[in-house]
Amino acid sequence: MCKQHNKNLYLRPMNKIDSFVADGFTQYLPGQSIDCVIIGYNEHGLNVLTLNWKEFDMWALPGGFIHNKEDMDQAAIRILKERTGLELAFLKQFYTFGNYNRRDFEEFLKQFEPKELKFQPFINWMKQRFISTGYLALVDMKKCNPTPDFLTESCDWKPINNLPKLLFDHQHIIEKALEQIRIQINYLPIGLSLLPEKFTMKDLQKLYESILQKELDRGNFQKKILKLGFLDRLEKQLSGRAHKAPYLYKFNETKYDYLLKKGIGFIS
Amino acid sequence: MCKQHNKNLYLRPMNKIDSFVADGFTQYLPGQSIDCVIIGYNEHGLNVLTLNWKEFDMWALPGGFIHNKEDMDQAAIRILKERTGLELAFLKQFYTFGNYNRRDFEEFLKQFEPKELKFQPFINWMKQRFISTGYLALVDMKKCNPTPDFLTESCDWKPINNLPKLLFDHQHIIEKALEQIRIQINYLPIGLSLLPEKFTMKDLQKLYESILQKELDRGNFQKKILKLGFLDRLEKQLSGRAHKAPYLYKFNETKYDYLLKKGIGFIS
DNA sequence: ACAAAAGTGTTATCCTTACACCCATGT
DNA sequence: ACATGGGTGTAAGGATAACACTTTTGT
Repeated sequence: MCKQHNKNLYLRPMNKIDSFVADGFTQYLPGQSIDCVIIGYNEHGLNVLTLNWKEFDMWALPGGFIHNKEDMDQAAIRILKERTGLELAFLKQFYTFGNYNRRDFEEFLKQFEPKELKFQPFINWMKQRFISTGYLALVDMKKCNPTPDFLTESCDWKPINNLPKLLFDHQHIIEKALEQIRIQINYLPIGLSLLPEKFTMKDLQKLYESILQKELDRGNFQKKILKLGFLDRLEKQLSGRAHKAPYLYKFNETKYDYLLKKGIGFIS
Repeated sequence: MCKQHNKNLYLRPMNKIDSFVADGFTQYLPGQSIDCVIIGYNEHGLNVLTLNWKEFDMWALPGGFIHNKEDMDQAAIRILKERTGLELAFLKQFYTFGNYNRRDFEEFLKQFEPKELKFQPFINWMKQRFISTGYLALVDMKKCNPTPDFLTESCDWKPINNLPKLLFDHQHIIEKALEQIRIQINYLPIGLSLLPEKFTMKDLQKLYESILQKELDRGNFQKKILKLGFLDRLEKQLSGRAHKAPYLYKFNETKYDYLLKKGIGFIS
């Protein structure tokens, strides 16, 4: 899952950082950043994609800046692509974080110093005030190819219930994103992006339970979901397990897209 | 309702524009703006507060910029205060507009030119790319004191179903705001901010009908709302009309605030 | 045969909807 | 008295929640 790159910032080929320091940030809108809460789901629950700045012993959300002539949504799509390889996913802006003190630089700089002079322009860029727009992405972990950016050395999934200490206000950003999911799950058929193409009703139920953080009744869940009609029932799974084989389902994209637009009201 | 100010930008006392041009915009974050969709409700339905740049024959949403050391939310509160006099209201960020081409400057500049040289720095400030965060405010029109800013000459309520042509993407911003209200009304007890302290059940029903753009059943609405329990019934109104006097109600702030946080699920 | 988990059914309760009915009031 | 609109009631239908029953399958 995790790609280990060069172990130390100062031993690492510096061309990318150098070029960012030299002129990269003249290509970006100043003071405006994007943070992506990329959420994946596996048998242990929900996970968030995080980046590790090992030099500073810090984990951070994947983020980036907006090119001068780039739509903000486009920038988010680009960042998602760069970190995961995915071009298609549920991706949605959810909140913009604009508090003056949202980035606590004391701790950050403590770990950065003493450093080479050449980093000064980069530090200055980083030290400016940023207003950051949060994007929520729901992805299929199995289709992801987590890739660190030029500042970080690893890119890893972290279980949402056991997150490491995060940079700045990133913990808060994740909480706000989860809040959004829990609201949206009540009127949008979230799920297609987080599950593989074929899945069982139990898979979907576990996903909903992960999101809502509570247990749901098996029989009632099945009836409720099927009545909404955005699932197509497929052949039975050859389960090879000591019980009745469950049906497989897939999303009926026509109906699913329709409900994505129209919204639904369900799941108490 | 409308305050007529000086009729022409060029005859108007220039000190405020001059000082903005001179150094005002060094106090603000570049490229970041706020647009407020301020919504009021009266017997004719929902209204939006708009500003008129008469020189350009354009209407615009109240907006502004963010001071260098000011929280974004604080800036929105300040703008709301400046345009309406209100300090307390339902005020909530709802979306950030970041498309590269969201502001069509051709039309804007066409109307601005030919102009005096002194405006050039201001035009340059305005011509930069802005990413704008939209805030939704729900207010009691009767408590508002609409006041134009230093660039505009009047500040007026416009009925939401009959808006004039608006600047840039402001029409789109309003539509997005309305979409938000219609979603939020399903899980938040919206209403306190839009109505006077005391009101009848019919007033509240008409408000919901304005927002949802459909008629609701009188009896069922009453039962549903009362069961939620955020209203206190007061004495009967001396109606002086040819029918039974209706009760007056007011919001029970304790219960209302609780439901604002917790959310509700209702109104189909 | 049995355990385990899937699929489906049953029931009591609650909520929603669409009305109907009665009440208070000014003309 | 009657038209108007307020307050409340009712009955049918639908949704929900809790749980039970049956089916399939590997051990």
